[in-house]
Formats: sequence, C-alpha cells, structure tokens
Amino acid sequence: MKNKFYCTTAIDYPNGRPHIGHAYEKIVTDAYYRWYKLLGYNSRFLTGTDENGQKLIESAKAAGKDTLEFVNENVEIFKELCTKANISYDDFIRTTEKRHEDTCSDIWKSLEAKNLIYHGSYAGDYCISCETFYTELQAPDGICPEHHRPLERKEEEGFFFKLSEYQDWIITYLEENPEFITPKAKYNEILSRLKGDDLRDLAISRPNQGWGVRVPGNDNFVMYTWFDALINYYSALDEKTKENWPADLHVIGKDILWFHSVIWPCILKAAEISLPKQVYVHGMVLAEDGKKMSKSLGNVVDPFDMLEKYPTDSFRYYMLRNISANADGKFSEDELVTKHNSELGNDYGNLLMRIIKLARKVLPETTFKANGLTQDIKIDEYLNEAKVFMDKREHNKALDKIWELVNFLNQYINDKEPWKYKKEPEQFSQIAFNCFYGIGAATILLSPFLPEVSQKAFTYLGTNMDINNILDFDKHTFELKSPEALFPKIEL
RNA sequence: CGCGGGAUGGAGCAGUUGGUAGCUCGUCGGGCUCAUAACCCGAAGGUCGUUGGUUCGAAUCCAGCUCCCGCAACCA
Repeated sequence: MKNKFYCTTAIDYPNGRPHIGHAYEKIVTDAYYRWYKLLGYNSRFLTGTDENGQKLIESAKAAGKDTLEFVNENVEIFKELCTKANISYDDFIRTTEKRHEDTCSDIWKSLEAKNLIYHGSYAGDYCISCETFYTELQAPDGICPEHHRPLERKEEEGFFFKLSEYQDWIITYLEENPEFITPKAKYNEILSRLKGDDLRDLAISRPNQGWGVRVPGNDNFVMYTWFDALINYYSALDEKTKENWPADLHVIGKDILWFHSVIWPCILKAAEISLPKQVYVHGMVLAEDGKKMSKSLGNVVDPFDMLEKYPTDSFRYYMLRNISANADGKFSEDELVTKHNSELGNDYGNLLMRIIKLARKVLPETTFKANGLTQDIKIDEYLNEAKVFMDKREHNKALDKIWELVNFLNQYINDKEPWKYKKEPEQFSQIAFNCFYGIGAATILLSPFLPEVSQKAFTYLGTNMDINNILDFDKHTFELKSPEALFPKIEL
C-alpha cells in the first residue's frame, strides 16, 4: 500500500476574527501537506472550527446575535482566510455537524459501556460572572482573575472520564514513542509533568444550555468542549476516508499540548482506536517587540491586512522560513518586505530571469534538450537533506537547504560567464541547460512553500520536470517563455 | 524556593553527541554586466548575560547570580 499522510490543524474557536497565529498554523500544515503529497504520499489535510462551548453563547450574546448565526458568520471568515492564504485543505469540519455529533456519541457510549465514564459531582471555586471553575493555581487568592470578585464554593453534578486510570499507560506510551511529541523540549515538559502530578478524572460534561453535543441518553448535559473537540480529527473521516486513520501529524500550538498529548491519546486508548503518530508543536508568532500580540498593547498584526498588502507566497515564505520551526518567532512587516525583495526576488526570482533572458537573446530557438550535455549540477544532496529536515519538522531548515541550491546556481552562472558564449551555441547550451535543470529542481522543491509562484516559474521554464524524474538530467526539455518578474520589488 | 523558555558581532537568528564561533540583512572594498540597481568574491565587526566548577580543552556539561518572556487575557 502507498504511504499515506493525514495531517490536521487544531480546530479554531470562531468567537472572533482569525489572528496571525491561525494563519501561521494553517500555512505550516499546508506546507507539510503539499510536501508529502509532492513526494507521492496519499495525503489528506483537515482543518475546521470548534463550535461548541459556553463562551460562544456569551460571545454571540455580546454581539447581539443568535448563536448559530454568529458562528456561521465567523466560520465564513475563517474559510476566507484559508482561501486567501492558499490553504489546500481537503476537508473542513465544523463540530456542529451531524457526522461529528454522531461519532462523539458513539465514543461516549463505548466508554460508558466499559465503565470508564461515571456520574459524579465536582466541587470547586466558581465565578458567577464567568460561569467557570478556577483552580487554586489560577486564582490563588480566591479572587476571579477576570472579574476581580470573590469566588464562591459551588458543587456541580456531571460526568467524568476515568483519566486517572491511564497515568502509567500514557507515561509508558510516551517513553516508548519519543517521537510522539516534537520538538524534544515539549516532549520532556509533558513527560516530567506526568511523572510529577497525579492525573485526575476529567469532567466531560456541562449543563445543557441548548448549545453543544448532547450527552447520549441525558438531555440535561452536553459534552465538555474539550472532550468533543479532539474527536474532530476522527469524526471527519467517513467509511471511505477512514483508511487515513490514524492521523500522521497533528499541528498545534503549545497552549493545547496537554490536551493533545495526554487527554486525546487516553480517550482513544479507552475507545480502542489507534493513536495518531505525532503531535507537532509550532512556535508562537510574537509581535515585533517580542511580546505577545494583544489589543491592549496595540501590536496586533491582522493576517488579512498582510495578505491584502503582500503576495500570498511572500507571506507564506516569510512565515515558514523566518519563524523557527520549533521556537517562538517575531513577526516584522519590514522584515517580510526585506525577505521578499532579497531572498525571493534577488536570489530566486532574478536567477530565473537572468538566465532565461540571456538564453532568449543568445539563441534563436527556445527549446533546450540535454542531448550530449554534461551534468554539472547535482541535486541529490539538496533533495535528501530537505527531506530529512521536513521529516524532523524543521521546515525552515529545509528552506535553508533549498536556498543553498539557489545560491549555488547564481554562483555557477558567475563562474561560467555564459554571456561570453554568444557565438558558441554549444558551450552556451551546456551552461544554460544546467541552469534550467537546477532552477527546475529548486522550483519543484519550493512548490509546497510557494504554490503560486512555482507554477509561474514552471510556465516560464516550459518544463516537464516533476519529482519523479527530478534526478534524470537527460530526460528533461525546456521550452522557454518570455518571463516576467516573479517577485516585483516592494518599496519599504 | 510554582513550572517552563531565553540571553551569541549593528539587527534577526543557527550552533545536533564539548575540539579553530556560523547564517541572513546591514556596512566597507573589489569583480561581472546576463538580470527585478539584480549576481559573485573579499573585509571589518562577537572575551557567546555574569561568577565559579568539571576538563588537556566549554557558547556547548554542572552550580550560583542578574535581566527578559510565556503559563491568567482576544489565543495557535
């Protein structure tokens, strides 16, 4: 059977407009999806929205709208972001859909049948304004951190999942599967936390306020958002697409790592469903000042603004290369423009331009074949190392590697000085063909990151190159077209 | 003593198992002229936060200290 690659983003909470972090996560996932698809994997990409939970009811109320209407409107904005950022998802799941509710129901019933869910009560410090329980850690002085009013002791009935029974199992599982959480620092964090604290049973229901996935057989309760939300990765698959399970990669932010690396595996284990292969925690996109983006600090960057002002691929490229794959990174608009102009425009775009334009000046014909030419440009190393970096979830380093090829090609042209062979078509073709070959290879490797521009580049090169014949120097032909700048300069 | 991350040339960052400190941008000098005033080569610039320890040798391991940033908000 062909290799498969099923990847997901976290599902977004549509109680407001998407911010830059949403865009980042989708772009990162999209790049991995396109990369493995390029390599011939049977790939699938799921994203969506988490539409349950009490907060949504409140947000809708605050906006003066019906909950469903409010959610529908916001979901459209999330989808619009995907379109604008060229996110090629196969499926977009909304947790208010029937397929999701049915699957959650099934899993709930299966856990209940195994005696892993029980009815109990939970006592804690509660804020009436937030309608939320706070732990001692969150509110050490017994004051609501949000409303600054005293918390009240409250007891609430509900259903619990016997998470505590899985402590030893999950520790062993993580120790046996060190690749399950990447990067390493996050893996260590979770493991040490698991070894230090006792897992408590998880409250998995909330009082039914007419919004949420209903608990089977009990109309007084809906499922707690986190219980149903995680299941989306599984519920999105139907009979036919089930063969994609288990997921190969969950791309998430660090704030929800605990849920994905502890609770989610335990739910699946309890339901006897196979576990995902890996959870990849990307970094946070910080503001230019290195702080978290926040309205109060006024340092928020809106992804729609960026996509309006700058080419989609330049935005994608900047996010993917400039923000380290496993650490937080700063977002700077000036730097985005600099990268667009220098790396994309000067290094890559201009490389394509300089050799095609020269070729069109020197030779009357526009078709180039490898007949009798010597291969000067070898790309095996770049291809293999890029693969290794992508497998390690270090896409920024994969891009570094591809750029080594781009730089090498510019150097090659300077060394070979093809413009000196205006009267010697054979010598000229030898150099030019190698350049076309190298640029074609680089473009193939770049296509998951720059889906639009790479298509344009292929058009100008007029080539039949693809990933399957990328190493076959002799087999390619190039039918040059008159090129236009791939990355027109942006003035700062 | 809550937990965790970070401190590396002007700016942003790499530095995997300890062995002459790298990259991108910027600056300066040179080369080329095919190209989006683009490309190539070279140079300057860092006692790798601080103190102490282990070692033949530490940015890299250990301990103390200083400073910054997340974990509670619109949240990936």
